[in-house]
Amino acid sequence: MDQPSKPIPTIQQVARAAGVARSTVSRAFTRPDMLNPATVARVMEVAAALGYAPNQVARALSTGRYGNIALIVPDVANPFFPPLIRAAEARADDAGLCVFLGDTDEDPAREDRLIGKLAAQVDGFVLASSRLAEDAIRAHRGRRPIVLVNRDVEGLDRVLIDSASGTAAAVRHLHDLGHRRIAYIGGPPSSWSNQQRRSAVLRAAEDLGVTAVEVAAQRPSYEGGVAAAPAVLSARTTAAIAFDDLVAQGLLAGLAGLRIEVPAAFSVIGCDDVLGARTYPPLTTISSRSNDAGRTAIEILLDQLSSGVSRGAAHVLGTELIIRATTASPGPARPI
Amino acid sequence: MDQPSKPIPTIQQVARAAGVARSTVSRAFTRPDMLNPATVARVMEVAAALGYAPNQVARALSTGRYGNIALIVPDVANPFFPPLIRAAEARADDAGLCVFLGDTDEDPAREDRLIGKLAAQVDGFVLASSRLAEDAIRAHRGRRPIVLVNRDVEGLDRVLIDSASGTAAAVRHLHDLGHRRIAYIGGPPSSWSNQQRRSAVLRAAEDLGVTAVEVAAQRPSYEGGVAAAPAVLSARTTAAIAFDDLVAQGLLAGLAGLRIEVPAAFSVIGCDDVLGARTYPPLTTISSRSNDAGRTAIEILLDQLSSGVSRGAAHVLGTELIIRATTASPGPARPI
DNA sequence: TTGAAAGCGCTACCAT
DNA sequence: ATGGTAGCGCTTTCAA
Repeated sequence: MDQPSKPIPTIQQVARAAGVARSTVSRAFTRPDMLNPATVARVMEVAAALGYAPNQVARALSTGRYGNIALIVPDVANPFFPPLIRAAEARADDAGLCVFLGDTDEDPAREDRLIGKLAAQVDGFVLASSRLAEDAIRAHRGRRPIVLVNRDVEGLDRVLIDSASGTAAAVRHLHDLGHRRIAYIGGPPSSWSNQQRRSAVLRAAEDLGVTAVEVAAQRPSYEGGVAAAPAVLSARTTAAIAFDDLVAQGLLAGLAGLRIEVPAAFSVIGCDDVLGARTYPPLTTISSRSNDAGRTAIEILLDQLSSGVSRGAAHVLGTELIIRATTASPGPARPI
Repeated sequence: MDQPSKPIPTIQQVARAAGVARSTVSRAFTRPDMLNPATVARVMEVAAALGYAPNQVARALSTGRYGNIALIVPDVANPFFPPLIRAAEARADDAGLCVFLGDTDEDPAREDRLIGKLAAQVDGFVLASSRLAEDAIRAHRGRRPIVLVNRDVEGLDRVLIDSASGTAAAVRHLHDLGHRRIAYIGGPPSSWSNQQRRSAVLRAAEDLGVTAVEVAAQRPSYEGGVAAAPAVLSARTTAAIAFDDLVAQGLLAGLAGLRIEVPAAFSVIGCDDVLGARTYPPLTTISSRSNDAGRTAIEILLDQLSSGVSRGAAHVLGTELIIRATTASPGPARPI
């Protein structure tokens, strides 16, 4: 089985065969309105006969417009990103753009290298949850249009998921159910999202007169959630809001392992809605619609690309509480 | 906020800054062995300082090689794919290649269009679980090297995940635990994977003298799994092997809803290992290491690219049983 | 070991 | 309305 190998015709051959200049062939493809219709027709005919199609690479080199964009994420396998990637890809595709995907493996150096490598063949970047230092981001911004997702850098275009609104609703939901002592299981202290969620829980709790205690998950992972179960219980809380769905899922498992029934004996709320209704019981969670974030980021980038101007604005997306089956009124007090 | 203006450094600037010719810079990146090590070092240093990376587009125009490949999947959000994508991306990146990602949304027409659009700027394709008709695949194969994943087209390079081995091990595991009547919860009848798994279960069961009954999941999804729970019980089986982890997870939930304890009263085995240990109880499953498939596909493509020849061979990847906590000896018989 | 220069295929500016 | 031509950034002979 050998490799494919039919020779590809160039603009030159079409020009020769049609008896015109290369520039005329070029125009027939890019600005037909500038040409005599008869000429266009003849050129196109010859081109078709020869099986000619403009070489995108040569065109890109000449125009500096690539028809490509790059989407960079820290970890494709983190369930937060696939919906975002999918939506971004779909939107970009609609606009006729091809998308490069970069996985930085959570490593800033790798992210930096990736961006540098891609910079010469894309019209712009979407950086999701970038781990880069702010000045590194700004430096790249000096070369190519960039839209950030979940990263708040002043003066850059960015789409931010405002978990505060959904989080407040979650606390209210718990309060309405009768909970008066709840836990927040935190994520990475340096994470923008975590800071947001944490302070939103604290504030809402205070407003409603419920006590909020903070429990740190060793790591923002399933395992971290499992490990948080005893702490949450010994803090005598009756409900917990977790940094994200993975932590919540772990907490569910940890609780089950301790023979605590959810939601009868304890209520759990996740964040991000990446699990759908696939936990048991189906997880009540704060949806952050990462797909919307992906689509929106592309739209902002498209706008930036066509207008040639960056608004440098924060585009914030609301969140909402999705009530499923891990929340209920607190059961009778139980011994520690 | 205006558009970026700082230019991307070219080979020329690096040459000037390093006090050498452009060709020397070029060689420092492509054939460092041809140069004085000291020169290479200096050039690389300057390049790094300037943030220079070779322009793939210009390089492509000159060499005819793009330094890009495309990875096409039916649905980024299907948990089977992210690990595959991640591994493929990592391997390609190691080889210095950039990767385009295409999501076909399970639509053959879209897949076809995507491939056509990308063909002009990639050296080759990896098509994962392609939904294209065989002749469409062959047609594209005529233009660009292609490696298939989970699609068995004679004469093309392909990596196939052989679930048969792991499935047989699963049946044996169940048999050893004392199960004598098990269920297979099927997936899409037209799916190559499902056919494989189904027949493997049936064959292994027959060999071991266990009765296997087939239960169709309405859909190969979490919901399908939930819905299969009553059927599995009324068939008086004591264990089930599900088409994939999602179905298994659904079954777990369905069983829990019916107050059947897993694994005490019923054993469940999934397939693909996309959930890790994140179910409760942690799911025993047949690992299909989709990440290996992704990495392997890239390696085959790289080989094809460098040798200029396609072996047209099937590369089959074994699977193995990962025993976690959803399997145990059957409990006492229970009334329906 | 390094430099100079000719393209790769196309676009866009300047002429005509 | 059309032709001529100078690059776009890089690789790759050919010389030195």
